[in-house]
Parts: sequence; C-alpha cells; structure tokens
Amino acid sequence: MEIGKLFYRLKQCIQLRAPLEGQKIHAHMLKTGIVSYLPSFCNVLMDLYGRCGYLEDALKLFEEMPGRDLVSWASILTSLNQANLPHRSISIFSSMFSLDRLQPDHFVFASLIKACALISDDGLGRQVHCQFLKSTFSHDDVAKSSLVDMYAKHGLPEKASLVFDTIVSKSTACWTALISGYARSGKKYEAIEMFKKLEKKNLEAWTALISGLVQTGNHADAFQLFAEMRREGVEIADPYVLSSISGAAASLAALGLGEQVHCLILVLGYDSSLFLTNALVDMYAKCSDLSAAKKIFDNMRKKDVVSWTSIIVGMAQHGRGSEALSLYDEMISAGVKPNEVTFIGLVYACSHVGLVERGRALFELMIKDYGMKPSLRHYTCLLDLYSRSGYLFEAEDLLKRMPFQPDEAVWAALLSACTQHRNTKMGVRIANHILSLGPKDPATCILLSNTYAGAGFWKNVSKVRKLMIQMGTKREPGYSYIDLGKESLVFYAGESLEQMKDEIFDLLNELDAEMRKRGYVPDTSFVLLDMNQHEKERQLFWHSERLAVAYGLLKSIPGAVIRIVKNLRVCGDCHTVLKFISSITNREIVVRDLSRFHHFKNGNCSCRDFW
DNA sequence: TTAGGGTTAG
Repeated sequence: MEIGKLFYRLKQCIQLRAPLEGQKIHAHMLKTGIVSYLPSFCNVLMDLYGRCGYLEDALKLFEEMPGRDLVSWASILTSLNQANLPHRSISIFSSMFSLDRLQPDHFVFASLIKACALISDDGLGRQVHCQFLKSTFSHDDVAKSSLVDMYAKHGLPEKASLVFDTIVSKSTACWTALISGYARSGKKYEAIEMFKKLEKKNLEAWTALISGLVQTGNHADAFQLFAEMRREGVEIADPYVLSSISGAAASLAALGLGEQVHCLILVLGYDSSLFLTNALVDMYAKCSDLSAAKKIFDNMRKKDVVSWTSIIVGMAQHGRGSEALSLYDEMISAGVKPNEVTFIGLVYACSHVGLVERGRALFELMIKDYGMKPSLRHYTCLLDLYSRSGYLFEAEDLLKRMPFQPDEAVWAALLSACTQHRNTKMGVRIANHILSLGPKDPATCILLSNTYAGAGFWKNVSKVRKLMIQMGTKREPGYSYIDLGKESLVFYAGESLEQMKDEIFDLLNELDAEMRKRGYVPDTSFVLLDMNQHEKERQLFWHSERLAVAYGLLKSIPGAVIRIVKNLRVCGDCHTVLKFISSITNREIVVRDLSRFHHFKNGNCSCRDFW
C-alpha cells in the first residue's frame, strides 16, 4: 500500500477510535520497514494508541522508534497524562535532553504543565513555569492557558488570573479554566462575574461553573444556573454537566429534582453512560430511594468499581449492612477489584450489623492483600464499629495508636458510645480529656454535660453549661426540609406554616398524647436553655423534624414514605418520638441528618439507636 | 503528525 493511503487510514483510525485497525497497520509497517525511515508515522500511531488507552503499545513504540522528535515527546507525555500518570510524564520528560538532546517546545511545555496540574504539589509546577518563561516559547497562548488551568487546579485562582491577564488571544478554554478555578475555590461571586463577561458561553464553560458550584456546596445556585442554561438552549452534547447536576440533587437529597434529572438523561439518550448511571445510583441512594438505586444498578450492562462502591456505600448508609456485604462478594466474583472507598463502605456496613470480626478482617485484608494504606476515614469507620458494638477499650486503644491526630469528633463518638453502653467511669475519663482539649462543637458540649450529669459531677456540668452559653450565639439554626414531589418546604424550629399552624399543632398534640400512653417520657437533657421542665418539653415539641413530619402526614399521599433532610443531627428525643410516630401512624419515615440516614419503621430505626 | 478548559463513589 502506498504511504499516503496508509497515513490517511491511520488518521481515520484516530477519528473512529479504532486501535485494533491501527495495530494491523502497525504490523504492515514493521513488515515493509516503513518504520525505519518515517518517524512521523510512528508519531501518528503513538497518538492513536494513547488516545485509545493502549498505553503500553504507545510506550513500546516510543522506546523502539528511530529518530524521535519533539512531536514524539509531546505525544507520549499527552498519552501518560490521559492515563492519569503525571509522575511518569515528569520522569520521562527528565530524560528528554540526555536521550535525544532536545529542548522542550511549546507543545511539550503544554503537556508538561498539564502533568504538573495533575500533581497536587505545586512546587514542580512553579519550576516548570520559570523554565517556560525563560524559553523562546514564553509567548505561547496555549501553554499559558495550561498554566491558568494548573494554578486553578492547585487552588490558586489569583495566580491563575495573573497568567490569564497576559494571554493575548483569550480562548474559551482559558476562560473556562479560570472560571472553574474560582468556582472550585469557593469564590462563587467572582466565578459568576467572570462567566457573565465570557462572550461565547459553550457547554464546557457552563459545566465548569455549575460543577464548581456543586463541588463547593452551592447546590441551589447550581440548579438555577442549569435551568438558565436550558433556557438559553445550550445543546447538551455530552453528559458531564448532567453528572454534576445529579450530584447536586443527591447532596440536597431532593428526590423530586433527582427524578427530573433522570428523565432528562433518558430523553437525551445518555442512560448507557457509565459515569452517569453511577451518578444516578448514588443520587437515588442519597435521596433514600434504595430500590430505585438498586434497579438502575442491576440494569447496568457494564459496572466498574465506582458502580459497585456506590451501591455498597448506599446500602451501608441506610443500615442495610448484610446486603452491602453480599454485594461485595458479588463484586469479587465479578472480578472487580475494590479500592479504598469500597473498604470505607464495607467497614461502615459491618458496624451496622454488628459484625466486629468481619469488619476487622476486611480492614486487615485491605492492608495486607491489597497493599492499601488506611486513611483517617478508615480508622474512623473501624472506631465506629468497635464503639457501636460495645468494644470500648479496643476503640480507645485504636484511637491512641492510629497514625492520625484524633479530632474532637472522634473523641465525641467514643464518648457517645460510652453513654450508649452505660460505661460511666470510662465516659467521665473521656469527657475530662475532651474538656481539656477545649470543645468547639455545641453537640459535643451536650454530650459532655449529659455525661457529667449522669455521673453526678455537677461542678463540671456547670462548667460545660458556661462554655455552651459562650458559644450559644454561634449555633447554626436547625431546619428540616421535606420533599413531597410536587412541593418542598423548609421548617425551622418553633416556626410552622402560618396557614397550617393549628392543624400541625393539633396533630402533634394528638400524637404526643398517644405516645405518652405508650410510655414516652420526654428527654429534656437535649435542651440547652435554662428553663423549667414544662418549658423544656415545649421546646422539644417544636423541633423542626417534628413539624416536617406532621406536615408530611397531613399533606402526603396516605401510606407514602415521608422523607426529611435535617441540617443538624437528630436530637435523641426526636429520635424516640419518630420511632413512636412510625409505629402509631404505620408510616415509614426516612430522615437524613448530618451524620447518617435513619429509616423509622414499626417503632424501630435502622441505625439501631446509635448515631 | 504534536499542545489548553468541564463529569461519578468516601
């Protein structure tokens, strides 16, 4: 075959992402000896292998090919970056001069800077930036736009902005990198202002802003912008923005919104995208519709470690530990290798079913068989497992010997376990330690106060109370959000809807009377304020989750699950009350609080009264 | 022949 034709066919392979066809041409090249005199052929072939994820083929070709030039170097660096191996990019680059006596050009610089962007340490990036400025390519706008992206990814939007200002011809790509940098650093207003200035707003730019907002917890803003993007008629030509917006629905636990996103995904025909279906599994799990999550998961033709981990974590978070563990067995049978996140879900799952030995074994397996280094999260999960199951001394021992500095939350979890398992002596010892650290969280203070009160250490009770008064004003107001599909509402403690105030009050009163008949005694130790018993009970009566439940009972379809999201942790008394209400009304109530999901059904909770 | 921006699980 003549050279021109071969070249054309190779280019076609790149367009069609057909690496196997490329391999055939490669074989032909070797046989006819074209390789020995045409490095440009090798470069195109290497590009094809790199783009199709055939990294080993690309590397082999790179090592064997004669007459490597700057194009070869730029291509191999790009392939390594695409495979998310930036350290290898840097290491290969370091031999460029010694092997081929070449100095980087603007193409090589752009790839090298990209590799630096993928590495979290920015020292190397700064060095490359200096090299670039000293080179004869220091005016190249594309390489500069890589620098903007690098500083943005390293969380240094101001530095990115300085480079951005020197770019003569500002492409949408460099605008997008900058907007994304500001959005991801939590500089919402700056990001939005920049976005407004951008003339050609393409899908990538919208995606950068929206996903940046989602990543920094500005979910409502993200939805608003997404709606605006739809109104502007921007074509959703790829699924990136949809996975971000699905994540926003998940974080808000807004099932209604999540279902709308799902519909859109179906309409646009993206339901076979692995990334998106993974996002949907997570979204339904976080919106506490586990059966929908499982259905999507079961129907997935291809499942990767993220798909399996999403469903395992979902099951675990909802207290369905045994199912999570069975799914793990299925995952191993399917030949999918677990990663660090999978193990977090697994140990978490064990703590929900009280499988101490299994959890401990999985923790060991992760280290010994998979060679992973446990993170603070892993240790926290293992601690939780010990604590919940009453292995308090093991928990304390682990806390002391783990290679991380335990924070207030970790100590507080152990103290909570002491209370749960009625080990007053150890509880007081832990409480003293927390007190000596100077607690910052009001919830920890309540725990301390209750521990000291339980042990009769009144001096310390008043000490903690004083601390609480000092931090009293800083406390975030509690609210509960209820999503009834057609409408959603937010309730703050003590405030109910004006037009429904009487109805809600009457229903709560009615339920209160029935609960007391069944043995309910209000636990007023959760009330921080200094007032008499009756007043304290009234305080509890108006907690936001109760108002939301009452509203749900009045307005939802009979028998439907009531779903509530709370911004703080559910208080102990409300937890008891919700159990009673689930039994009296024969309704399933799902509450997602700051730390976990609670499924209240027939008078029980999936968290087994430990949270 | 080669380079730059936006997605999922804790």
